[in-house]
Amino acid sequence: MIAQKVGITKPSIYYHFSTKEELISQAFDYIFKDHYFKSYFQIEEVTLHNFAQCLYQGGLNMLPNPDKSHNAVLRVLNEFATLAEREEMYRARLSAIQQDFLTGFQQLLSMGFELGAVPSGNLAYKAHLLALSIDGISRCKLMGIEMDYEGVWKEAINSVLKQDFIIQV
Amino acid sequence: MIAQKVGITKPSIYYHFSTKEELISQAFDYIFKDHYFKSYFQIEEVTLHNFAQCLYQGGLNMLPNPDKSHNAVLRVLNEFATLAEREEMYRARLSAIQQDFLTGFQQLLSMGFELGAVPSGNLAYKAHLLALSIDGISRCKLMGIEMDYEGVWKEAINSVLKQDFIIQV
Amino acid sequence: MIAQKVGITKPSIYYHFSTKEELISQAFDYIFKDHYFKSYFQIEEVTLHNFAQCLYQGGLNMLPNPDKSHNAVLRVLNEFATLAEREEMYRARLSAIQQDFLTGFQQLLSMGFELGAVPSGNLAYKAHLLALSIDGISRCKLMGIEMDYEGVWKEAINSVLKQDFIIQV
Amino acid sequence: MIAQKVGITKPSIYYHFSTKEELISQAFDYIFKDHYFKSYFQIEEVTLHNFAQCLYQGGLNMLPNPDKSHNAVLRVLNEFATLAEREEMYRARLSAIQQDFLTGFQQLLSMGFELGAVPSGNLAYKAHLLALSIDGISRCKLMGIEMDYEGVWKEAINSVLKQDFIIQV
DNA sequence: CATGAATGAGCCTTCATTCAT
DNA sequence: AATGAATGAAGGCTCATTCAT
Repeated sequence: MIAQKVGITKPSIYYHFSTKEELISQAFDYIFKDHYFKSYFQIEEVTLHNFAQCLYQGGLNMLPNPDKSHNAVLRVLNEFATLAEREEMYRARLSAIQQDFLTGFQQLLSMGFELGAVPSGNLAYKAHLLALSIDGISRCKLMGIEMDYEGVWKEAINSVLKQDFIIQV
Repeated sequence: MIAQKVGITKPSIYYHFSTKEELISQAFDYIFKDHYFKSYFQIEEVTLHNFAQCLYQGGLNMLPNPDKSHNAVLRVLNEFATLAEREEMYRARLSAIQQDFLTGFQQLLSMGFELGAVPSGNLAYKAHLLALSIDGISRCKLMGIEMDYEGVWKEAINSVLKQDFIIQV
Repeated sequence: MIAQKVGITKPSIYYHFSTKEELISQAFDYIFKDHYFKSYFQIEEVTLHNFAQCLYQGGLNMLPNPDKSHNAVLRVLNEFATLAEREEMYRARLSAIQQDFLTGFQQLLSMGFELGAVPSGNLAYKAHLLALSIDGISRCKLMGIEMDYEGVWKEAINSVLKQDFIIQV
Repeated sequence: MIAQKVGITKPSIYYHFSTKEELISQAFDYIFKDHYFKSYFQIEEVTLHNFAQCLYQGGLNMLPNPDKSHNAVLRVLNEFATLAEREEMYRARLSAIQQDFLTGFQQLLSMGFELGAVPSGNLAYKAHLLALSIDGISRCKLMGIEMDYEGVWKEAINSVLKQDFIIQV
């Protein structure tokens, strides 16, 4: 399939990649090079005023969207998640990605706490919750499971905000 | 692989299943026959007093656990999730399962609201949040991603409870 | 296929026939038991007056015909003809059948000669010609090749008759 | 079988032909590319004088002959005839071949009529008769059925000629 | 007389890879 | 940098047959 899309013959691929695994591995890197927390969440521009909005918008950026090539990223991510169960190599890489988002959310929540938008306590757990939520929502949207994606994401965000800052669903 | 595990020859399998797809399909049914909301959550025995605990325990029941055959269920679930993206047939079935859990959480939260443990409003979103959370946690545990699974689940539960009923993490 | 049609299981067939070949062989005998010259040509009732008609009608009897089970015979004959090339056993049997028709035609032509409907000479060749003709016509009709089957058969018959007895096409 | 004869492995065949059917189809074309009326019958060189001889020789050319590779053509033709009953695709192709011979004989007989070697009337039927005859003779020779092939063919030819031109058997 | 369960052999096909050019 | 030709291994499946019951 790849050879055909690229317009060369199968053996030619072996000139560029020693192995199928090698190709997949490099594809992995290429595909996920822009898939990290800070490319979705504008963390530097966050203020008390726009904190909730920043969280919300970042999540939306992560969701699959009919007209974005970014979708491929998510679909591939999904495939790798299954591969990962069987092969250590991908497990480690996916863990790293997951970890980046976890750390990102934690950092963002810390800022929220310092700004006064997030109540104290359990920041780590809250970060996990947000990470799991947006991941699950994205997965659902990708699979075409009907649901009010934005609404659920707002609910997730509200669950980590102080009462005064919650977004209206 | 299956023939080998079972200790028969490949053609023998065709005596019992007309097709590879047929086998998978029947395996699907068999494996998931006990994977539904009410087999994890003791919804009939819920009271104001044990509401949070009931939610918590139900979630724990769903998590993978080194010495339970139930693990296979989750691993297979994961495999099917990837298959599902490509084949309509599995997408529909997985959706049905997902829907069952969603409905279950919603029902349970309704009861919680009537009992006075859950604040009014957005019950549907809260149900989604819980469903996504436990799914994500389970997935992480299965993949061996390190995290305080129980703690995150408690946090998820607390996010839908009234202040007076939150569980101490 | 056979087991299913008959409404028993495959192994049951092995109670009645030791081998697939054995079954085919017996089927061969059964199917062709009424496929011999004299069951198509009313040779005993031939006269100078009806000689041509007798030949003509006999040929028609041999042709496939939408509403006769006799068609199966011809279709099977065709299949065996291919088998015959590979297996001596069927070659011999088909030869026997062919020989019967050849002898039959020869006998009939002899009678025609004695009655005065057929010119002298080359009776053996003429018999071959008729046998080949009706066989070919039948084969064509079976395969659905469009042609005026009756007309061609009349022409074949006329080619062996004295001028005065030819049938009008 | 083919892979073995050719001395390569089965998968190698798939490099050259995408499918078994594709291979058969191309083999069909290759094998029958020289199997048409005018490659056996020298129709351009026909005269009143050599008309009967031309017909005779053409038929002989079509007959199987121990030391000609042309035999394979006839054997394959036979196989396809059986296949043809089951698969439309081959039925159409064989029909085309058959039609070519029919048309060929008809054309040749027309010339014979104009030259004065063939009596008027029923040329189409006569063409059919010749086509069926040579086909049947060839089939018999292939199957090893004993008979004076040349003699029968002469008889067939004589049946379409004017009295003055018949060949001595 | 029949069946459920199984099997060795083989067929059509795909896949990852190699190698000489 | 690329290709034509090939290959071992395997996958999904059918077929003729066996055997214990």
